Amino acid sequence: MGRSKLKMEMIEEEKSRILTMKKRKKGLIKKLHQLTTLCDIPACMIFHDPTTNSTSAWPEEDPDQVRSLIEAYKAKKNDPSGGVREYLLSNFFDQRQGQAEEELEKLRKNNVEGMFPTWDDRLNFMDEAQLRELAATVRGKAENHNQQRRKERKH
Amino acid sequence: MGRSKLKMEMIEEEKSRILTMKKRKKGLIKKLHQLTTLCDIPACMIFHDPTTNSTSAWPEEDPDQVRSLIEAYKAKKNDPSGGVREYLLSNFFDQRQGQAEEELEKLRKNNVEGMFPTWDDRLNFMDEAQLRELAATVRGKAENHNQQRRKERKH
DNA sequence: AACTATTTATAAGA
DNA sequence: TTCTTATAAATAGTT
Repeated sequence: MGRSKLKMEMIEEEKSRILTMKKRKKGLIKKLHQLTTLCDIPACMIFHDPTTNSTSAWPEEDPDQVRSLIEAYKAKKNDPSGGVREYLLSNFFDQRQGQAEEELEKLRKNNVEGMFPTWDDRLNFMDEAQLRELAATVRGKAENHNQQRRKERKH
Repeated sequence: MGRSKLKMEMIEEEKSRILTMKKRKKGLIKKLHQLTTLCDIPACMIFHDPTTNSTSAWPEEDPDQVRSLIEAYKAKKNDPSGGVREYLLSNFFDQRQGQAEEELEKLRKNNVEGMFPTWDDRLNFMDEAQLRELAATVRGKAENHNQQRRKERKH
């Protein structure tokens, strides 16, 4: 709609892409509110804004509703095909007897100022090039680790 | 919109309420898809349908994205953002290797409390097997990402 | 941040 | 229920 019809593909020009994002985000939130009001059903929406690197949910004024919808969705979901892969990331740090995960959880809670990002958020929203770079970095570290072990055994 | 204007309150007549729900639900999903496509941002929507007593999420064809958004949203609640975090988020993976190391070193030294984890710390705590698995996971995500882009271009 | 020409969504009717 | 259509609403490009 508007002065001309848009092709349904990513808007290349950054300025108009961000402007469109702001306009449509606003429209979507309005329509979500109308749906919940007119039809009396619980609904929420989550999205990640790359311009601010933040993930927010609607209705903002009712995070409890967001939480219960998330729980209802997770509870009912059973996805046997993708199950293992799906939980790989969230359980990754549990593999070390849960120590790292616990540590991280503790740090998150103690970190009142919230100065550091979380691991999951990074992995979830990096683009392909960034992911490949990270994978390479991690592989490099694995190799290093291995070499050091070999050296240690000689001593 | 439509033949007449509706009051913004619950539609009393059950038949039209449910009909309206179906129409608007469809419209909302379409608009959500447009937002994610046009603006290249991850977004999802969850809602509970009282007529079927079921809770569903969109995009239905990509439960992984729904999960990502849920986790990012939850992580954010535990970890409200501050200025330094924003800086790290936007710059961390863009740094060249040496620069990144320097940045981290600086941050470590400036971190008086010495209680904040860094990405490198996290990597250092893992053993080789874990590192390799992480690298594989990340590569998988990169491939997924790539495939999704290809699919999106077809629409 | 407003405007407005158009496109798009949809309420009621068939 | 599905299709149609008059009308309300959203919004793309512009100022």
